[in-house]
Amino acid sequence: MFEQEYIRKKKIKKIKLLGIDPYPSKIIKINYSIKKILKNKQNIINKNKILYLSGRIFNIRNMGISTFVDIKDYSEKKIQLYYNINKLNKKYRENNFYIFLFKKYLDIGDIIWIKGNLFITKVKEYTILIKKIVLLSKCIYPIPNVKQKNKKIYYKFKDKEKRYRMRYLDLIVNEKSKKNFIIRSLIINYIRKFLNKFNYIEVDTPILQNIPGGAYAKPFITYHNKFKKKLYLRISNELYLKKLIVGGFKGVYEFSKNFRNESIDKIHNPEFTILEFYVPYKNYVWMMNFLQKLLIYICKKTFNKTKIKINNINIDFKKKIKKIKLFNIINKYSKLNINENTSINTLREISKKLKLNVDKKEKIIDNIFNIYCKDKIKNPVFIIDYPIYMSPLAKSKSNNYKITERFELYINSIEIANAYTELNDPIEQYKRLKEQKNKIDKDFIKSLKIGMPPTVGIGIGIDRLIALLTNNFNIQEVILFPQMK
RNA sequence: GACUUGGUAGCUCAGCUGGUAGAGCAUUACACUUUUAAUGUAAGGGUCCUGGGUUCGAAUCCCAGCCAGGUCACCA
Repeated sequence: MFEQEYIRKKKIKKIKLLGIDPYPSKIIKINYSIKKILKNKQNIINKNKILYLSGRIFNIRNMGISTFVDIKDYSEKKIQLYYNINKLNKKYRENNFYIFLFKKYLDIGDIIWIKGNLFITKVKEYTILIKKIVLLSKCIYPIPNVKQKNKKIYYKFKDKEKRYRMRYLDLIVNEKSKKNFIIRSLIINYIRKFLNKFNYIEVDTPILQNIPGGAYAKPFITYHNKFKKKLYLRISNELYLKKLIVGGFKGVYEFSKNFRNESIDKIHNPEFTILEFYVPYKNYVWMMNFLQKLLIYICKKTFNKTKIKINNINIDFKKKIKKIKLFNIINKYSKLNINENTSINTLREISKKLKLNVDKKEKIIDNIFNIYCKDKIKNPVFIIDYPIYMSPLAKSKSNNYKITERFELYINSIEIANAYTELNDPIEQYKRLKEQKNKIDKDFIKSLKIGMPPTVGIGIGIDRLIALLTNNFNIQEVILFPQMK
Protein backbone atom coordinates (compact mmCIF):
# COMPACT_ATOMS: atom_id res chain seq x y z
CA MET A 1 0.00 0.00 0.00
CA PHE A 2 1.16 3.45 -0.66
CA GLU A 3 2.18 6.02 1.86
CA GLN A 4 -0.97 8.07 2.22
CA GLU A 5 -3.22 5.08 2.66
CA TYR A 6 -0.90 3.71 5.33
CA ILE A 7 -1.03 7.01 7.21
CA ARG A 8 -4.80 7.12 7.12
CA LYS A 9 -5.14 3.56 8.36
CA LYS A 10 -2.96 4.56 11.30
CA LYS A 11 -5.25 7.51 11.92
CA ILE A 12 -8.22 5.17 12.08
CA LYS A 13 -6.53 3.18 14.81
CA LYS A 14 -5.97 6.33 16.87
CA ILE A 15 -9.50 7.55 16.30
CA LYS A 16 -10.77 4.23 17.62
CA LEU A 17 -8.56 4.62 20.68
CA LEU A 18 -10.42 7.86 21.38
CA GLY A 19 -13.63 5.85 21.43
CA ILE A 20 -14.81 7.15 18.10
CA ASP A 21 -16.20 4.86 15.44
CA PRO A 22 -14.88 6.00 12.05
CA TYR A 23 -17.84 4.29 10.34
CA PRO A 24 -20.70 4.80 12.78
CA SER A 25 -24.21 3.51 12.28
CA LYS A 26 -26.43 6.45 13.03
CA ILE A 27 -29.64 8.07 12.03
CA ILE A 28 -28.48 11.37 10.69
CA LYS A 29 -30.46 14.49 11.35
CA ILE A 30 -30.27 16.87 8.43
CA ASN A 31 -32.45 19.96 8.21
CA TYR A 32 -30.77 21.80 5.33
CA SER A 33 -28.99 20.99 2.11
CA ILE A 34 -26.17 23.35 1.23
CA LYS A 35 -28.16 24.55 -1.75
CA LYS A 36 -31.05 25.42 0.54
CA ILE A 37 -28.76 27.21 2.98
CA LEU A 38 -27.29 29.38 0.25
CA LYS A 39 -30.76 30.17 -1.05
CA ASN A 40 -32.10 31.22 2.35
CA LYS A 41 -28.88 32.57 3.84
CA GLN A 42 -30.19 35.94 5.00
CA ASN A 43 -33.18 34.43 6.70
CA ILE A 44 -31.03 31.79 8.38
CA ILE A 45 -28.66 34.42 9.73
CA ASN A 46 -31.43 36.72 10.90
CA LYS A 47 -33.17 33.96 12.83
CA ASN A 48 -29.85 32.41 13.90
CA LYS A 49 -31.09 29.01 12.89
CA ILE A 50 -29.26 25.86 13.89
CA LEU A 51 -28.10 23.90 10.88
CA TYR A 52 -27.61 20.17 10.70
CA LEU A 53 -26.03 18.85 7.55
CA SER A 54 -23.54 16.43 6.20
CA GLY A 55 -21.15 16.32 3.28
CA ARG A 56 -17.74 15.39 2.01
CA ILE A 57 -14.63 17.43 2.82
CA PHE A 58 -12.94 18.92 -0.23
CA ASN A 59 -10.42 21.21 1.33
CA ILE A 60 -8.98 22.06 4.73
CA ARG A 61 -7.18 25.26 5.62
CA ASN A 62 -5.56 25.17 8.99
CA MET A 63 -4.67 28.45 10.72
CA GLY A 64 -3.44 28.04 14.22
CA ILE A 65 -6.41 27.27 16.40
CA SER A 66 -8.80 28.22 13.62
CA THR A 67 -9.65 25.95 10.77
CA PHE A 68 -11.60 26.36 7.54
CA VAL A 69 -13.11 23.34 5.85
CA ASP A 70 -14.95 23.21 2.52
CA ILE A 71 -17.64 20.59 2.22
CA LYS A 72 -19.97 19.61 -0.58
CA ASP A 73 -23.19 17.65 -0.26
CA TYR A 74 -25.69 15.88 -2.53
CA SER A 75 -27.08 19.23 -3.64
CA GLU A 76 -23.76 19.73 -5.45
CA LYS A 77 -23.03 22.99 -3.63
CA LYS A 78 -20.07 23.82 -1.47
CA ILE A 79 -20.00 25.73 1.77
CA GLN A 80 -17.22 26.76 4.09
CA LEU A 81 -17.10 25.62 7.69
CA TYR A 82 -15.19 27.39 10.39
CA TYR A 83 -14.16 26.18 13.76
CA ASN A 84 -12.16 27.62 16.53
CA ILE A 85 -11.26 25.92 19.76
CA ASN A 86 -12.74 28.69 21.87
CA LYS A 87 -16.08 28.47 20.19
CA LEU A 88 -16.59 24.72 20.33
CA ASN A 89 -18.79 22.87 22.76
CA LYS A 90 -17.16 22.19 26.10
CA LYS A 91 -16.62 18.51 25.42
CA TYR A 92 -14.49 19.25 22.41
CA ARG A 93 -12.45 21.88 24.16
CA GLU A 94 -10.48 19.30 26.08
CA ASN A 95 -7.22 19.77 24.33
CA ASN A 96 -6.38 16.25 23.27
CA PHE A 97 -9.72 15.55 21.80
CA TYR A 98 -9.71 18.71 19.78
CA ILE A 99 -6.25 18.21 18.41
CA PHE A 100 -6.67 14.59 17.61
CA LEU A 101 -9.99 14.81 15.93
CA PHE A 102 -10.24 18.17 14.32
CA LYS A 103 -6.69 19.17 13.77
CA LYS A 104 -5.00 15.95 12.83
CA TYR A 105 -7.48 13.34 11.87
CA LEU A 106 -9.86 14.94 9.45
CA ASP A 107 -8.80 14.54 5.83
CA ILE A 108 -9.89 15.62 2.42
CA GLY A 109 -12.45 13.04 1.33
CA ASP A 110 -13.93 12.35 4.78
CA ILE A 111 -17.69 12.44 5.13
CA ILE A 112 -18.84 14.37 8.18
CA TRP A 113 -21.97 15.58 9.89
CA ILE A 114 -21.99 18.99 11.49
CA LYS A 115 -24.08 21.23 13.67
CA GLY A 116 -23.60 24.95 13.55
CA ASN A 117 -24.80 28.46 12.75
CA LEU A 118 -24.39 30.57 9.69
CA PHE A 119 -22.32 33.75 9.81
CA ILE A 120 -20.39 36.01 7.47
CA THR A 121 -16.60 36.20 7.59
CA LYS A 122 -14.48 39.30 7.23
CA VAL A 123 -14.16 38.66 3.51
CA LYS A 124 -17.94 38.29 3.29
CA GLU A 125 -18.09 34.57 2.77
CA TYR A 126 -21.16 32.81 4.14
CA THR A 127 -19.71 30.27 6.53
CA ILE A 128 -20.96 27.81 9.12
CA LEU A 129 -19.58 28.20 12.61
CA ILE A 130 -19.19 24.68 13.90
CA LYS A 131 -20.58 23.57 17.23
CA LYS A 132 -20.20 19.87 16.68
CA ILE A 133 -18.64 17.50 14.17
CA VAL A 134 -19.27 13.79 13.78
CA LEU A 135 -17.16 11.67 11.48
CA LEU A 136 -19.49 9.54 9.34
CA SER A 137 -17.05 7.85 7.01
CA LYS A 138 -13.29 7.98 6.94
CA CYS A 139 -11.71 8.29 3.51
CA ILE A 140 -8.65 6.09 3.23
CA TYR A 141 -7.92 6.37 -0.47
CA PRO A 142 -6.80 9.95 -1.11
CA ILE A 143 -9.04 11.65 -3.66
CA PRO A 144 -7.56 13.85 -6.38
CA ASN A 145 -7.25 17.35 -5.03
CA VAL A 146 -8.96 19.45 -7.63
CA LYS A 147 -8.56 23.16 -6.93
CA GLN A 148 -10.53 26.03 -8.23
CA LYS A 149 -10.13 29.76 -8.57
CA ASN A 150 -12.41 32.11 -10.47
CA LYS A 151 -14.14 29.10 -12.01
CA LYS A 152 -10.82 27.92 -13.41
CA ILE A 153 -10.03 24.36 -12.41
CA TYR A 154 -6.56 23.30 -11.48
CA TYR A 155 -5.15 19.79 -11.12
CA LYS A 156 -8.23 18.36 -12.77
CA PHE A 157 -8.76 14.62 -12.53
CA LYS A 158 -8.88 13.89 -16.24
CA ASP A 159 -7.21 10.60 -17.04
CA LYS A 160 -10.03 8.99 -19.04
CA GLU A 161 -9.12 5.45 -18.19
CA LYS A 162 -9.09 6.17 -14.47
CA ARG A 163 -12.26 8.24 -14.68
CA TYR A 164 -14.19 5.43 -16.36
CA ARG A 165 -12.79 2.63 -14.26
CA MET A 166 -13.33 4.58 -11.03
CA ARG A 167 -16.51 6.40 -12.01
CA TYR A 168 -17.38 6.93 -8.34
CA LEU A 169 -14.27 9.06 -8.02
CA ASP A 170 -15.01 10.88 -11.24
CA LEU A 171 -18.48 11.72 -9.92
CA ILE A 172 -17.08 13.03 -6.65
CA VAL A 173 -14.41 15.16 -8.19
CA ASN A 174 -15.72 16.27 -11.59
CA GLU A 175 -18.91 18.26 -11.29
CA LYS A 176 -19.43 18.25 -15.02
CA SER A 177 -19.39 14.51 -15.12
CA LYS A 178 -22.07 14.18 -12.48
CA LYS A 179 -24.15 16.78 -14.26
CA ASN A 180 -24.12 14.67 -17.43
CA PHE A 181 -25.65 11.77 -15.56
CA ILE A 182 -28.25 13.91 -13.87
CA ILE A 183 -29.25 15.17 -17.31
CA ARG A 184 -29.32 11.60 -18.58
CA SER A 185 -31.78 10.69 -15.88
CA LEU A 186 -33.90 13.75 -16.59
CA ILE A 187 -34.07 13.06 -20.30
CA ILE A 188 -35.08 9.44 -19.83
CA ASN A 189 -37.75 10.47 -17.38
CA TYR A 190 -39.12 13.13 -19.71
CA ILE A 191 -39.27 10.68 -22.58
CA ARG A 192 -41.20 8.31 -20.36
CA LYS A 193 -43.50 11.10 -19.26
CA PHE A 194 -44.13 12.15 -22.85
CA LEU A 195 -44.97 8.63 -24.00
CA ASN A 196 -47.15 7.99 -20.99
CA LYS A 197 -49.19 11.07 -21.80
CA PHE A 198 -50.43 9.14 -24.84
CA ASN A 199 -51.12 6.04 -22.74
CA TYR A 200 -48.48 4.01 -24.48
CA ILE A 201 -47.42 1.05 -22.39
CA GLU A 202 -43.91 0.51 -21.08
CA VAL A 203 -42.98 -3.16 -21.37
CA ASP A 204 -40.15 -5.57 -20.69
CA THR A 205 -39.24 -8.20 -23.23
CA PRO A 206 -36.67 -11.00 -23.02
CA ILE A 207 -33.00 -10.15 -22.91
CA LEU A 208 -32.12 -13.82 -23.26
CA GLN A 209 -33.35 -14.88 -26.67
CA ASN A 210 -33.38 -18.17 -28.58
CA ILE A 211 -32.72 -16.48 -31.88
CA PRO A 212 -31.08 -13.05 -31.94
CA GLY A 213 -33.35 -11.16 -34.34
CA GLY A 214 -34.45 -7.69 -35.32
CA ALA A 215 -31.04 -6.49 -36.55
CA TYR A 216 -27.75 -7.71 -37.92
CA ALA A 217 -24.97 -7.91 -35.38
CA LYS A 218 -22.80 -10.45 -33.68
CA PRO A 219 -24.50 -11.53 -30.47
CA PHE A 220 -23.08 -12.48 -27.11
CA ILE A 221 -23.69 -16.17 -26.61
CA THR A 222 -24.54 -17.82 -23.32
CA TYR A 223 -25.80 -21.21 -22.23
CA HIS A 224 -28.77 -22.50 -20.28
CA ASN A 225 -27.74 -25.50 -18.19
CA LYS A 226 -31.16 -27.02 -17.62
CA PHE A 227 -32.38 -26.57 -21.20
CA LYS A 228 -28.96 -27.62 -22.46
CA LYS A 229 -28.97 -25.02 -25.19
CA LYS A 230 -27.42 -21.82 -26.32
CA LEU A 231 -29.12 -18.55 -25.58
CA TYR A 232 -28.26 -15.14 -26.94
CA LEU A 233 -28.24 -11.74 -25.32
CA ARG A 234 -30.56 -9.68 -27.46
CA ILE A 235 -29.17 -7.51 -30.21
CA SER A 236 -32.61 -5.94 -30.56
CA ASN A 237 -36.06 -6.25 -29.06
CA GLU A 238 -37.89 -5.24 -32.23
CA LEU A 239 -39.60 -8.55 -32.99
CA TYR A 240 -40.97 -8.91 -29.48
CA LEU A 241 -42.50 -5.45 -29.48
CA LYS A 242 -44.25 -6.20 -32.75
CA LYS A 243 -45.65 -9.36 -31.19
CA LEU A 244 -47.12 -7.13 -28.50
CA ILE A 245 -48.69 -4.89 -31.14
CA VAL A 246 -50.27 -8.05 -32.55
CA GLY A 247 -51.49 -8.59 -29.00
CA GLY A 248 -53.46 -5.37 -29.26
CA PHE A 249 -51.77 -2.67 -27.19
CA LYS A 250 -52.39 0.95 -28.06
CA GLY A 251 -48.63 1.41 -28.32
CA VAL A 252 -45.64 -0.10 -26.58
CA TYR A 253 -42.18 1.11 -25.71
CA GLU A 254 -39.13 -0.23 -23.94
CA PHE A 255 -35.84 1.29 -22.89
CA SER A 256 -33.96 -1.68 -24.15
CA LYS A 257 -30.47 -2.70 -23.17
CA ASN A 258 -29.08 -4.31 -26.28
CA PHE A 259 -25.84 -6.24 -26.57
CA ARG A 260 -23.64 -6.48 -29.62
CA ASN A 261 -20.40 -8.38 -29.69
CA GLU A 262 -18.51 -5.80 -31.65
CA SER A 263 -15.82 -3.27 -31.05
CA ILE A 264 -15.91 -0.09 -29.04
CA ASP A 265 -15.60 3.46 -30.28
CA LYS A 266 -16.99 6.92 -29.69
CA ILE A 267 -20.53 5.87 -30.53
CA HIS A 268 -20.48 2.16 -29.70
CA ASN A 269 -20.49 0.29 -26.42
CA PRO A 270 -21.08 -3.49 -26.28
CA GLU A 271 -24.16 -2.83 -24.18
CA PHE A 272 -26.21 0.20 -25.02
CA THR A 273 -29.66 1.64 -24.54
CA ILE A 274 -32.21 1.99 -27.30
CA LEU A 275 -35.70 3.30 -26.90
CA GLU A 276 -37.87 1.12 -29.11
CA PHE A 277 -41.35 2.39 -29.62
CA TYR A 278 -44.25 1.00 -31.71
CA VAL A 279 -47.63 2.53 -32.49
CA PRO A 280 -50.37 0.84 -34.51
CA TYR A 281 -52.53 2.64 -37.07
CA LYS A 282 -49.76 5.15 -37.80
CA ASN A 283 -47.03 5.33 -40.40
CA TYR A 284 -43.52 6.75 -40.74
CA VAL A 285 -44.70 10.24 -41.68
CA TRP A 286 -46.62 10.45 -38.44
CA MET A 287 -43.53 9.25 -36.61
CA MET A 288 -41.37 12.02 -38.03
CA ASN A 289 -43.69 14.60 -36.53
CA PHE A 290 -43.99 12.71 -33.29
CA LEU A 291 -40.22 12.37 -32.97
CA GLN A 292 -39.71 16.08 -33.46
CA LYS A 293 -42.36 16.85 -30.87
CA LEU A 294 -40.62 14.48 -28.49
CA LEU A 295 -37.26 16.18 -29.07
CA ILE A 296 -38.76 19.62 -28.51
CA TYR A 297 -40.41 18.41 -25.31
CA ILE A 298 -37.16 16.93 -23.98
CA CYS A 299 -35.17 20.07 -24.73
CA LYS A 300 -37.75 22.42 -23.25
CA LYS A 301 -38.13 20.39 -20.08
CA THR A 302 -34.45 19.62 -19.57
CA PHE A 303 -32.74 22.77 -20.76
CA ASN A 304 -35.63 25.21 -20.81
CA LYS A 305 -34.95 26.01 -24.47
CA THR A 306 -35.05 24.41 -27.89
CA LYS A 307 -31.85 25.95 -29.26
CA ILE A 308 -28.83 23.98 -28.22
CA LYS A 309 -25.19 24.45 -29.10
CA ILE A 310 -23.75 21.15 -30.24
CA ASN A 311 -20.21 20.91 -31.53
CA ASN A 312 -20.18 24.70 -32.01
CA ILE A 313 -23.30 24.63 -34.15
CA ASN A 314 -26.56 26.09 -32.94
CA ILE A 315 -29.28 23.55 -33.44
CA ASP A 316 -32.88 24.60 -33.06
CA PHE A 317 -35.11 21.61 -32.59
CA LYS A 318 -38.16 23.73 -33.33
CA LYS A 319 -37.07 24.28 -36.92
CA LYS A 320 -38.73 21.97 -39.36
CA ILE A 321 -36.43 19.03 -39.98
CA LYS A 322 -35.49 18.61 -43.63
CA LYS A 323 -36.29 15.40 -45.45
CA ILE A 324 -33.75 14.20 -47.97
CA LYS A 325 -33.98 11.10 -50.10
CA LEU A 326 -31.08 8.73 -49.55
CA PHE A 327 -30.08 8.47 -53.20
CA ASN A 328 -30.47 12.22 -53.70
CA ILE A 329 -28.00 13.06 -50.98
CA ILE A 330 -25.62 10.33 -52.16
CA ASN A 331 -25.68 11.57 -55.75
CA LYS A 332 -25.38 15.17 -54.65
CA TYR A 333 -22.18 14.68 -52.69
CA SER A 334 -20.62 11.72 -54.51
CA LYS A 335 -21.41 12.87 -58.08
CA LEU A 336 -22.43 9.31 -58.73
CA ASN A 337 -25.71 8.53 -60.40
CA ILE A 338 -27.30 5.63 -58.61
CA ASN A 339 -30.76 4.70 -57.40
CA GLU A 340 -32.77 1.76 -56.12
CA ASN A 341 -32.65 0.13 -59.55
CA THR A 342 -28.88 0.28 -59.95
CA SER A 343 -27.66 -3.24 -60.54
CA ILE A 344 -25.48 -5.17 -58.16
CA ASN A 345 -22.73 -5.30 -60.78
CA THR A 346 -22.60 -1.54 -61.15
CA LEU A 347 -22.54 -1.14 -57.37
CA ARG A 348 -19.72 -3.65 -57.11
CA GLU A 349 -17.71 -1.72 -59.66
CA ILE A 350 -18.14 1.42 -57.57
CA SER A 351 -17.18 -0.55 -54.48
CA LYS A 352 -14.02 -1.71 -56.22
CA LYS A 353 -13.10 1.79 -57.34
CA LEU A 354 -13.55 3.14 -53.82
CA LYS A 355 -11.71 0.16 -52.34
CA LEU A 356 -14.63 -0.50 -50.00
CA ASN A 357 -14.04 -4.22 -49.68
CA VAL A 358 -17.75 -5.03 -49.46
CA ASP A 359 -19.92 -6.73 -52.04
CA LYS A 360 -23.45 -6.75 -50.68
CA LYS A 361 -25.75 -4.07 -52.05
CA GLU A 362 -26.82 -2.75 -48.69
CA LYS A 363 -23.24 -2.53 -47.43
CA ILE A 364 -22.05 -0.72 -50.53
CA ILE A 365 -24.76 1.91 -50.26
CA ASP A 366 -24.13 2.29 -46.57
CA ASN A 367 -20.41 2.77 -47.19
CA ILE A 368 -20.95 5.30 -49.95
CA PHE A 369 -23.29 7.24 -47.69
CA ASN A 370 -20.76 7.18 -44.86
CA ILE A 371 -17.91 8.32 -47.05
CA TYR A 372 -19.60 11.14 -48.92
CA CYS A 373 -22.55 12.31 -46.87
CA LYS A 374 -22.31 11.64 -43.16
CA ASP A 375 -19.76 14.33 -42.31
CA LYS A 376 -21.76 16.92 -44.22
CA ILE A 377 -24.86 16.47 -42.09
CA LYS A 378 -24.71 18.72 -39.04
CA ASN A 379 -28.24 20.01 -38.59
CA PRO A 380 -31.01 17.48 -37.98
CA VAL A 381 -32.04 15.71 -41.18
CA PHE A 382 -34.43 12.90 -41.97
CA ILE A 383 -32.89 10.62 -44.56
CA ILE A 384 -35.80 8.90 -46.29
CA ASP A 385 -36.57 6.45 -49.09
CA TYR A 386 -34.25 3.61 -48.21
CA PRO A 387 -34.19 0.77 -50.75
CA ILE A 388 -35.88 -2.45 -49.84
CA TYR A 389 -32.64 -4.42 -49.68
CA MET A 390 -31.45 -2.22 -46.81
CA SER A 391 -34.67 -2.59 -44.87
CA PRO A 392 -35.95 -6.15 -44.57
CA LEU A 393 -38.47 -5.33 -41.84
CA ALA A 394 -39.93 -2.20 -43.44
CA LYS A 395 -43.00 -1.87 -45.62
CA SER A 396 -42.58 -0.88 -49.25
CA LYS A 397 -44.12 2.27 -50.58
CA SER A 398 -47.42 1.68 -52.32
CA ASN A 399 -46.18 3.32 -55.53
CA ASN A 400 -42.71 1.76 -55.52
CA TYR A 401 -42.01 -1.70 -54.21
CA LYS A 402 -38.26 -1.13 -54.20
CA ILE A 403 -38.39 1.80 -51.78
CA THR A 404 -39.51 1.51 -48.17
CA GLU A 405 -41.37 3.83 -45.85
CA ARG A 406 -38.38 4.46 -43.65
CA PHE A 407 -36.35 7.33 -42.23
CA GLU A 408 -33.23 7.81 -40.18
CA LEU A 409 -32.57 10.92 -38.14
CA TYR A 410 -29.04 12.28 -38.35
CA ILE A 411 -27.71 15.04 -36.15
CA ASN A 412 -24.09 16.17 -36.03
CA SER A 413 -23.14 13.32 -38.37
CA ILE A 414 -24.49 10.71 -36.00
CA GLU A 415 -27.40 8.38 -36.59
CA ILE A 416 -29.78 9.02 -33.72
CA ALA A 417 -32.95 7.21 -34.77
CA ASN A 418 -34.18 4.69 -37.28
CA ALA A 419 -37.88 4.24 -38.01
CA TYR A 420 -40.19 2.66 -40.51
CA THR A 421 -43.70 1.60 -41.26
CA GLU A 422 -43.56 -2.03 -40.24
CA LEU A 423 -43.94 -4.76 -42.78
CA ASN A 424 -47.03 -6.65 -41.62
CA ASP A 425 -47.50 -9.02 -44.55
CA PRO A 426 -46.39 -12.40 -43.18
CA ILE A 427 -45.76 -13.98 -46.57
CA GLU A 428 -43.69 -11.04 -47.77
CA GLN A 429 -41.83 -10.88 -44.47
CA TYR A 430 -40.97 -14.56 -44.58
CA LYS A 431 -39.71 -14.19 -48.13
CA ARG A 432 -37.49 -11.24 -47.25
CA LEU A 433 -35.98 -12.85 -44.18
CA LYS A 434 -35.32 -16.01 -46.15
CA GLU A 435 -33.39 -13.98 -48.71
CA GLN A 436 -31.15 -12.71 -45.93
CA LYS A 437 -30.24 -16.32 -45.12
CA ASN A 438 -30.48 -15.70 -41.41
CA LYS A 439 -32.14 -17.90 -38.84
CA ILE A 440 -35.77 -16.92 -38.86
CA ASP A 441 -37.79 -16.33 -35.73
CA LYS A 442 -40.75 -18.45 -36.81
CA ASP A 443 -42.81 -17.31 -33.88
CA PHE A 444 -42.53 -13.74 -35.17
CA ILE A 445 -43.88 -14.87 -38.56
CA LYS A 446 -46.65 -16.75 -36.76
CA SER A 447 -47.66 -13.57 -34.96
CA LEU A 448 -47.85 -11.72 -38.27
CA LYS A 449 -50.03 -14.48 -39.64
CA ILE A 450 -52.48 -13.78 -36.85
CA GLY A 451 -52.42 -10.20 -38.06
CA MET A 452 -50.59 -7.03 -37.08
CA PRO A 453 -52.34 -3.74 -37.75
CA PRO A 454 -50.49 -1.19 -39.84
CA THR A 455 -47.83 -0.01 -37.43
CA VAL A 456 -44.89 2.35 -37.20
CA GLY A 457 -41.84 1.64 -35.08
CA ILE A 458 -38.77 3.56 -34.10
CA GLY A 459 -35.47 2.95 -32.35
CA ILE A 460 -33.75 5.91 -30.73
CA GLY A 461 -30.16 5.58 -29.56
CA ILE A 462 -30.45 6.92 -26.05
CA ASP A 463 -26.74 7.02 -25.26
CA ARG A 464 -26.05 8.88 -28.46
CA LEU A 465 -28.94 11.28 -28.02
CA ILE A 466 -27.80 12.14 -24.52
CA ALA A 467 -24.17 12.51 -25.57
CA LEU A 468 -25.35 14.85 -28.28
CA LEU A 469 -27.58 16.96 -26.04
CA THR A 470 -24.87 17.27 -23.39
CA ASN A 471 -22.36 18.25 -26.07
CA ASN A 472 -20.13 15.25 -25.47
CA PHE A 473 -18.41 13.56 -28.36
CA ASN A 474 -18.10 10.16 -26.77
CA ILE A 475 -20.89 8.03 -25.33
CA GLN A 476 -18.50 6.84 -22.62
CA GLU A 477 -19.16 10.22 -21.01
CA VAL A 478 -22.85 9.38 -20.58
CA ILE A 479 -22.58 5.67 -19.77
CA LEU A 480 -21.80 5.31 -16.08
CA PHE A 481 -19.59 2.28 -16.40
CA PRO A 482 -18.47 1.94 -19.98
CA GLN A 483 -17.02 -1.41 -20.99
CA MET A 484 -13.28 -1.70 -20.45
CA LYS A 485 -10.93 -4.54 -20.90
C1' G B 1 -8.62 -6.14 -36.70
C1' A B 2 -5.26 -1.86 -38.96
C1' C B 3 -2.83 2.69 -38.16
C1' U B 4 -1.52 6.43 -34.60
C1' U B 5 -0.57 8.96 -29.76
C1' G B 6 0.27 8.06 -24.84
C1' G B 7 1.43 5.15 -19.89
C1' U B 8 6.91 8.77 -14.89
C1' A B 9 4.79 10.23 -7.03
C1' G B 10 -2.19 9.96 -4.62
C1' C B 11 -3.59 13.97 -8.80
C1' U B 12 -1.76 17.23 -12.97
C1' C B 13 2.55 17.11 -15.60
C1' A B 14 8.26 18.22 -16.83
C1' G B 15 12.41 15.11 -17.80
C1' C B 16 16.63 17.55 -24.85
C1' U B 17 20.99 14.18 -28.60
C1' G B 18 21.44 7.71 -23.02
C1' G B 19 24.91 9.41 -17.23
C1' U B 20 21.63 6.76 -10.63
C1' A B 21 14.33 10.91 -10.90
C1' G B 22 11.86 16.63 -10.97
C1' A B 23 7.86 20.58 -10.05
C1' G B 24 3.00 22.14 -8.25
C1' C B 25 -0.93 20.39 -5.41
C1' A B 26 -1.82 16.27 -1.91
C1' U B 27 0.81 13.83 2.59
C1' U B 28 3.91 14.41 7.36
C1' A B 29 6.16 17.96 11.10
C1' C B 30 6.42 22.96 12.96
C1' A B 31 4.46 28.15 12.88
C1' C B 32 0.04 31.06 12.30
C1' U B 33 -7.20 33.31 15.66
C1' U B 34 -11.14 35.16 9.33
C1' U B 35 -8.56 31.81 5.25
C1' U B 36 -10.52 30.39 0.47
C1' A B 37 -5.76 27.58 -5.48
C1' A B 38 -4.42 30.30 2.32
C1' U B 39 0.79 31.34 3.64
C1' G B 40 5.98 30.31 5.51
C1' U B 41 9.87 26.59 6.79
C1' A B 42 11.38 21.58 6.65
C1' A B 43 10.63 16.34 5.49
C1' G B 44 8.84 11.72 3.41
C1' G B 45 6.94 9.47 -0.90
C1' G B 46 8.80 6.12 -7.45
C1' U B 47 8.78 -1.68 -10.09
C1' C B 48 9.58 5.58 -14.70
C1' C B 49 3.17 -0.11 -17.63
C1' U B 50 5.56 -5.38 -18.24
C1' G B 51 9.37 -8.57 -20.37
C1' G B 52 13.58 -8.93 -23.36
C1' G B 53 17.74 -6.58 -26.22
C1' U B 54 21.78 -2.86 -27.34
C1' U B 55 25.30 -0.38 -23.97
C1' C B 56 30.33 0.46 -19.13
C1' G B 57 25.49 2.71 -18.16
C1' A B 58 18.34 2.93 -20.32
C1' A B 59 12.50 6.63 -18.01
C1' U B 60 15.14 7.95 -22.62
C1' C B 61 17.37 3.80 -28.14
C1' C B 62 15.50 -1.24 -30.38
C1' C B 63 12.00 -5.59 -30.20
C1' A B 64 7.70 -8.04 -28.15
C1' G B 65 3.51 -7.67 -25.11
C1' C B 66 -0.35 -5.22 -21.81
C1' C B 67 -3.75 -1.04 -21.03
C1' A B 68 -6.02 3.49 -22.66
C1' G B 69 -7.16 7.67 -26.09
C1' G B 70 -7.79 9.08 -31.35
C1' U B 71 -8.68 7.67 -36.64
C1' C B 72 -10.40 3.77 -39.85
C1' A B 73 -12.89 -0.98 -40.70
C1' C B 74 -17.43 -3.99 -38.59
C1' C B 75 -21.86 -2.28 -36.23
C1' A B 76 -26.41 1.53 -33.99
